[in-house]
Amino acid sequence: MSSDVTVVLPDGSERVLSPDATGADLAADLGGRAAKDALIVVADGIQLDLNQPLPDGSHVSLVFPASDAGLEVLRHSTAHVLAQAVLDLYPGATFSIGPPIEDGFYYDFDLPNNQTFSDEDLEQISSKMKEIVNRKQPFIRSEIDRTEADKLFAAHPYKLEILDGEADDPTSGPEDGVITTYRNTDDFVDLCRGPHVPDTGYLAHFQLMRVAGAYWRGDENRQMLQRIYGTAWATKKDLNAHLEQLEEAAKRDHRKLATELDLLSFPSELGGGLAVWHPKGAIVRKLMEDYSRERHEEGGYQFVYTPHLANQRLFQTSGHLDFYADGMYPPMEMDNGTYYLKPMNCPMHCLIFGHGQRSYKELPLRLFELGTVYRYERSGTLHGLMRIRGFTQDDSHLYVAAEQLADEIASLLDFVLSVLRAFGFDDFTFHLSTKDPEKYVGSDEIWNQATDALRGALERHGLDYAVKEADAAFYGPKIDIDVKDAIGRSWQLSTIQCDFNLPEQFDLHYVAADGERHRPIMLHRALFGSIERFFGVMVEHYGGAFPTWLSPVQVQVLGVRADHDSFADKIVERLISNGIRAEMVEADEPLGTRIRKGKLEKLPYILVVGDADVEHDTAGVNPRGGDVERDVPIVDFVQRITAEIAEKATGPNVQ
RNA sequence: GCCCGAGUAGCUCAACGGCUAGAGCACCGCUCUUGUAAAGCGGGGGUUGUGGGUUCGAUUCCCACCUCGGGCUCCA
Repeated sequence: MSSDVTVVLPDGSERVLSPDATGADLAADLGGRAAKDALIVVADGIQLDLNQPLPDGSHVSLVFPASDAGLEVLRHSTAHVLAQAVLDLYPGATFSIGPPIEDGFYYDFDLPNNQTFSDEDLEQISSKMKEIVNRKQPFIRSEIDRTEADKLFAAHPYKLEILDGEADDPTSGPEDGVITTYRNTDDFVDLCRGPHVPDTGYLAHFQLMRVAGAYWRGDENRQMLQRIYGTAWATKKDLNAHLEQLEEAAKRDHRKLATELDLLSFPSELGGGLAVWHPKGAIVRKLMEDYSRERHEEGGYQFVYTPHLANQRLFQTSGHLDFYADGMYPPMEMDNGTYYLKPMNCPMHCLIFGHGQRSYKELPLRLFELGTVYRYERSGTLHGLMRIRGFTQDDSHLYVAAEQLADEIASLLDFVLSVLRAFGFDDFTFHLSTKDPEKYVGSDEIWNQATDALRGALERHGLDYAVKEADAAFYGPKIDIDVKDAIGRSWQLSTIQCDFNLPEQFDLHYVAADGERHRPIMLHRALFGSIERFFGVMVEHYGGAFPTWLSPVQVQVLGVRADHDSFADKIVERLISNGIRAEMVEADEPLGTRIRKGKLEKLPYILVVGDADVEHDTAGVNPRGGDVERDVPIVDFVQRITAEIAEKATGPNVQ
């Protein structure tokens, strides 16, 4: 006879349960919300289904839908329902893997006769899933042996590959040699580690999102499977909030806004991944670049210019041709050699450092260039400004003596964050990428020194960071900086990378105080990363409503009637003479219409002038996202907007 | 590059294989003269992405290419 089971709850209290008690028994015993909503139970750190027995003496906690772990279970279980629906609706279909992912889940299928899913199919599959949910089918776990598994999945070759360990799937592959399955009906069983929700009735709040192709085992040489993505949440409210967030993101899409606000375009005549900047986009870009130059000048950088083309010998020396030839535009044969468009500015900056004798007194030597580079991105990877074939890096290369490394990185970090803040980004995430023991150049000593310098800089600034082990490039460790935008999305922008390789390849050296030649360490630093991409991120961050200092047009002045136009014109002249980008809109349409058009252009200020304003030299001020103020003296307005522009206020993010 | 989907006026979208390819916004002209998010009338604007094919007839069906979108792979 087995005896009672004692478990320890998260608050430290003990609970005595009947023999062979399960998580469900515990939940029932606790009652209330626990009995109703618990999805799984964690016992001594191991996730268990609610119907699995609890080990005696274990520390247990119930997992609810609102938690990260709960959502993961919910999404994983919903993926099973998707698989059941597809296998039911498409005879001969087979399935491979279906894990939970951020915000949802997917499942990969292989349909007979190269069939594919359409959007209409998604609706049908979704209805079938809802039927399954309504049936409240239990998830029944079994441990089986390989013979049985072979029989069970005889028609499903991808599952057999997972069983063989050829395909590594952490959600379904055998763990410690134990093969587990989850069965929902006589017909549907999936290879899976679990755990799962008690029954499909827990899975009400999901939506299938899209179909996509995906290579089996992520290998582009293997079969292309049909993937269905879905999202799933604990409540209807959460699901709707997520869908609204997606709508909000779509509204801010820089490709859409760039067209609507006439910022730039991607003419197909140019070819994929190449943009032309229209006047309104170009002025914003110019302001960004001007500000960047100003800050670099203050920061002790020296400006350089280098050409777009170089002899292939340069890229052989730098190693780019060996490692990245696939990403470079094809060579051009010239009468005196073979030339390439440059994919990077660093080799040319190394030539500048290497020209003549360098003294330790010149270090740190900071070179800066807005350098345009060209990379042959594969056609399917292009994405607006975010992934583009021709772009400009705000690229700097710093040459330092080893003993200067720590201080230089620390001040570099200050510099980068300060510039990012000026553009309205103040929520950062940092990643420190360390040596890949399989792939690196340079001594352990120098790697440690550089990694310590990077880590020290982060810690000196009191910044939280995550370490990405073995994620560094072969030439040195790095810090990557992500920013969060106004709707909480992360974008990787800046990077600070140590490089022990290029100084070697280019045989760079300086003469130190001891009279000996020493090798400098090189730092690569991109702040915006790519001007194009940073601009795209800014458009999405502000939803096209640029802060006043960056707005293509800062003020429009509207007369109430046509006979106020000349007064409006005079105000515009006064604004322009104060360095403000202003324009007059003639009164050939009703005032409301003209205001509406200005609002759609997301202008920071619209001024309206009528009889009283002509008399008193005032204007009605209609600010973006604020209330209309009447009878504001023009001098006051000029002073106010001038101050706002001067301090580069990013202000509330108003739409 | 691979899978799926889409390309019609500057933009957003209509048009069973069949009459001169339509509408709103935008643009141009005229009228209206307006106090804070859409006044009225008229006009111009298209080789339906490009090239082939099927057909009496193609925006519509088929093929190739180009560009775009969603993914996969890749991203110095």
